[in-house]
Amino acid sequence: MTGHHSLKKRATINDIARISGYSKTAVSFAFNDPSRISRQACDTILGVAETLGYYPDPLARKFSLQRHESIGFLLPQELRFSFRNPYIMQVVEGIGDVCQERGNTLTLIPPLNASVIAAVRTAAVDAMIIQGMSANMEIAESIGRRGIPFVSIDGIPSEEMPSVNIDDRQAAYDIMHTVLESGHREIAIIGLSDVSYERSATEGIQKRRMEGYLEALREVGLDYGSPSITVFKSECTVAQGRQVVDRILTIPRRPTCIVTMSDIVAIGCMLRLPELGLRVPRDISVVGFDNIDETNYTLPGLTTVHQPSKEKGVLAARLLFRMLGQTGEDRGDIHVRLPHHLVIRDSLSRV
Amino acid sequence: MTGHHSLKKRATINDIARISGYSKTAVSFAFNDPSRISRQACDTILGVAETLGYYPDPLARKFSLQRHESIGFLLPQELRFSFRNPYIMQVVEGIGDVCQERGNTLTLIPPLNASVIAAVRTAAVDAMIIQGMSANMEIAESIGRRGIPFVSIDGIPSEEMPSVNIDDRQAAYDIMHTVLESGHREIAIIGLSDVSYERSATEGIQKRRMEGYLEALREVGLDYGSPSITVFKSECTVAQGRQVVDRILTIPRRPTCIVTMSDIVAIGCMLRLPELGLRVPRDISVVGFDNIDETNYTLPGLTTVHQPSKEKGVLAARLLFRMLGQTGEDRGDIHVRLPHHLVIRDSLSRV
DNA sequence: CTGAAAGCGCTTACAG
DNA sequence: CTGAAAGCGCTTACAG
Repeated sequence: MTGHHSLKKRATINDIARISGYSKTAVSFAFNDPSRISRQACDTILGVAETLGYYPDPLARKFSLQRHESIGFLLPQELRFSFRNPYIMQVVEGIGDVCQERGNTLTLIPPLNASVIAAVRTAAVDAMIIQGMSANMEIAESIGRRGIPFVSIDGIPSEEMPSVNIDDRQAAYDIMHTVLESGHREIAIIGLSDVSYERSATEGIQKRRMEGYLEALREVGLDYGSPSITVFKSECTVAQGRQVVDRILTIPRRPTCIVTMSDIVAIGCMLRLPELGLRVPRDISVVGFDNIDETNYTLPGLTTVHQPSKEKGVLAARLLFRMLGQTGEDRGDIHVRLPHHLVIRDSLSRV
Repeated sequence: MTGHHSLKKRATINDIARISGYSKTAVSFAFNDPSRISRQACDTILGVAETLGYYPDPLARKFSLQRHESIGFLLPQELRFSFRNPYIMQVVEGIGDVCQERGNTLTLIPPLNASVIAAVRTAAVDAMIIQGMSANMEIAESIGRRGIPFVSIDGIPSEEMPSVNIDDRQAAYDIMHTVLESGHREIAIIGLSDVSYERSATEGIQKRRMEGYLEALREVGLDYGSPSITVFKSECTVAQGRQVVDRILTIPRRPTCIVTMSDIVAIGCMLRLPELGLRVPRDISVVGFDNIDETNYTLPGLTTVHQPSKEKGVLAARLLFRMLGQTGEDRGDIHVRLPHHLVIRDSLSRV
């Protein structure tokens, strides 16, 4: 037992075959499809393997199978941010569970220094799940060029791109409707900015949510042009959520409610506001999106939209494995839409 | 461009060789060691490769090299907890950076359903870094049996186990000394409990930190036997940090200071205390350990011990690559000790 | 039920 | 500088 190389070689399939007296074929079957050999052969082989501590070399197996037995998850943000976003982590957990039950591995692919394309081309995976903003055309194309299947979560559903989403437009409508119903008319909306990719601002969930907000706003005669409605952007981090508060407070008419597209950003706001002497919800209300666990830990609890994050991962992964198993064009339904609901806590007050 | 299989085959080294008119050997050299072929050969080959979109199949390459080009990081907690621990994530970031600069991949290995051993035996990695509690003998042995090198972070330095640590005993002494110097004599200490493995409680950083605390306590005539000193355990999660507060408040003598071994737990405490009507630091002080970014976001800021988390990852990875490059017994220094320092904010008050 | 043999796509001594 | 060839350890049609 030492941290350094011990140079004893591992046993190979040849060793097991020789010692057990059976062929390599039989040894392979013993591990992968025991029904194809006799009970006795299997027992003997597995016994020998056991004593020699043998198990098939995964690298050789993958090479032979021409399969990585791994699926990739293209993260929307750098690792350190993605890791700190519980919503994303829930999605990861869901994907991970399915991968594990399928004997696959989950490879996280961060958008490394602007060369997502390179990552996509070379990642050791058989298929990919793309999260959010990253689901743009350029990425989709380069995965397509590689010839592996993929599914998008929070992307732009389209003919060619299988997807898992909630009804973002409706969800945004629901929360904005509740905010307005509580009497708020001076509102700051904080959208998600995205440093990695470009088109996302005018497509995808951002756009759909903005539409949902607008629909609710119009019902009370407001609009993005109204002087009481201002729109900001923030990266999806607590730190940026804090900073955006400072920007919000520079505008002439102080909003009575901050509507965010992410709990993480909302939490940033709730941490910053009291430092500036504003109490939530007495002086200002805040609402979030996602319903991550942490929304229970804020004081007051955060009113938000619940979405089934882990479930999104699970369904995306299942969809992907279904595609991986398919031979040709018999694709089933390639779009999944999950339900959402509002979670009312105390960060939103009547006004 | 479609989410489904396109069945066009990738070009192989044979295609490039045939089309360029050079041998497979030459093609391989063009990618891996251009100095071994002529300028002209290299240009031609790379040109052909470019037009065919060829790059060496990583799976075949790894198989041929008998190397995964990946190093494993054995996490101390389940994925969802590890991901939410910024200290761990900093370590991951450090390891990741070094891996990337070495053209390697980082594989995170969670302690899946108690079968760490199985994970360790089969993980597709060339070497491993073990974090914290997981660095026990059983694990070390099974990695050793596999014959790959490893390094422990926050483990138990020993002859056989290369390690990266801070001086945990001294760090614990330092913070406890400061607490006592501020006049506190009624103290709750919260150690790290660990569901995954057994021996950790009496070994490793836990033990060393307890020793450091004790040394400081003794200087003012206190001891773990003293009625004013109580010791609790908490898993390293915000949720558990919150819960431990409730347990602390059941004891007859209410502590004036809570000394934790992790900022995450300290933050849990700071979130729970005001809910029970106790203000920090007026009614009760809290100190942490690690100095994660989030300690700046608590109100008041958290007094804690800074440790160079990312640096730990960087150095552990470098050490590992050095071992990987070594032939035999010429190991250099296999133990690294990094500096720590106190960070004084406002969560600790005079009493 | 069993086994000989081809094949997966690279790398790399070795000989020229 | 160049190339023919062995080898990495599996899987799996195929023939018996």
